[in-house]
Amino acid sequence: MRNKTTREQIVDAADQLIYRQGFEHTSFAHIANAVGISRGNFYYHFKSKDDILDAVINARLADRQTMLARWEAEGTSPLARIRNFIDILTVNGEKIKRYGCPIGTLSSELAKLNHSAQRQANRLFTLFRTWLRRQFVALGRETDADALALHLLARSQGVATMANAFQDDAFVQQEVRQMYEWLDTISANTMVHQSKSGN
Amino acid sequence: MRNKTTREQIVDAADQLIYRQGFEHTSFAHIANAVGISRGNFYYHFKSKDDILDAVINARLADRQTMLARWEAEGTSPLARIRNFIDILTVNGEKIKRYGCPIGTLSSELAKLNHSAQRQANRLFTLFRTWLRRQFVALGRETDADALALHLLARSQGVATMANAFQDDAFVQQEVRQMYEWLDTISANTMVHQSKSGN
DNA sequence: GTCTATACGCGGATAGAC
DNA sequence: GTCTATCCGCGTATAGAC
Repeated sequence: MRNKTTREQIVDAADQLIYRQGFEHTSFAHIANAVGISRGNFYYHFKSKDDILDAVINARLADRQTMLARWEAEGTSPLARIRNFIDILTVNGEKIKRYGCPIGTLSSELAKLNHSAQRQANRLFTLFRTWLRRQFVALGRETDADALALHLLARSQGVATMANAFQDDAFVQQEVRQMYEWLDTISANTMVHQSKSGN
Repeated sequence: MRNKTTREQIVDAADQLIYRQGFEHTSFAHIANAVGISRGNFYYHFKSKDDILDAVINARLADRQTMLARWEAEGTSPLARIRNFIDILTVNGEKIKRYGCPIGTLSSELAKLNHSAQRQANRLFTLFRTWLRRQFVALGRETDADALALHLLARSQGVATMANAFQDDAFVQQEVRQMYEWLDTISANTMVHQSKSGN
C-alpha cells in the first residue's frame, strides 16, 4: 500500500475531527496538528475551509459507496444485505455512543449553519436511501420500497441520537433486535402478497 | 402580562438563536442584536456564555415541564397523552424541517463539543422519557414501559433528523400515522394480556 | 442597569522565502 | 511542497464611565 499524499492525510484527519468535534469547531490548527504540517501549507492543497469540507464529504461518499457495493456483491440475499445496514449500529456502536452518526450529525450541523455544502452532505443520506430502496424492491416491495428505506433510515438515526445521549448499549441492542423483527414481518408480508397474486 | 426583564429577553433570544444556529455559532453580538442591548451589558446578567447556555436549558426544562403537566391534566387517557407527544412532529413540523429537534440537535452538538452542560441538556430527554414511561405504565405496560418510552423517543428523533435533511412533509405524516398504529398495537396487546391474567 | 472602550487570543487567509 | 511571518476580523471577556 503506497504512502498517502499530504492531501489525503489532510482529508482523513479533517474527516475524523469533523466527525468528533463538528465542522465549525474544527480549526486549521487542529487539522495541522493532527497531520503534522503547518497552517500555511493548507492553502497549497485547498483554497478554503469549505473546500476541505467538500473533499471530506466526497471522501465519505466514496467510502460508503464502496461499502455498499461490497455488501451487494457479498450479500446472499436482500434480507442479509439490509441486515448489514442495521448492523452498523452494532459494529460502530462505540463511536456512535461518543459522536453520534457521522452522516446525521453533519447534516444537522450544516442545516443550522445554513451551509451551502448541506446539499452535498445530504447525498450521503440519498446514497443509503437508494441502496436500501433497491434491496426492498429485490424483496418484492416495489410499491413501498422507498417508504421502507426512509423508515429504516429514520429508525437508525433515532437510535444513533439516543445512543449518543444516553450511552445505553442494551437499548441499542434491543432496537436492533426490533428492526430485525420488523424486517421479518416485511418479508413475510411480501411472501403472503406473492402467493395471493399467484407468484 | 408584565414586561419581560432584560435577563428574560436575553434567555429567550439565546434560546431561539441556539436552536436555529447552534450554540457555538451563536455569538454575543447575535443575541445583543436580537434583544437590542450592548455586548457589555451581558456580563451584568450572566458571567459567561456557558452561563447563558445553562439558563437556556433550564428555561427549556421549565417550558417542557409545563407542557407535559398540561397534557397530563387535560389528556383524557394515557393513549391520548402519548398521541400529544407524537403530534409534536406535526405541530412543530415547519420548525423541525428547518432546524431539527431542539432537544436532539442541542444534545448532539454538546456531545461533540464535549461540553460540561451536556448532562444538563440530556435532562430534557429524561423529562420526556420519564413522562412517557408513566403513560405506558398507566396503559398497563409496567414491565416494558421504559423501553417503550425510549423506543418512541428514538422514533421521533429519527423522523426529526430525516425531516430536517429531506424536507419531506409526506414522510413525516406517514411516520406519524405509523406511530399511531404502533401505539394501537401496544394498547391492544395490553388488553389481551389483561384479559389473560383475569383483569 | 446599561453603555463605550478596549484587551487579547484565535479564527481563516495571504505573501513570500526556502 | 512546505515553511514562517503576518494580516485582519471576530470571538469572549473586562474596566470603568454614565
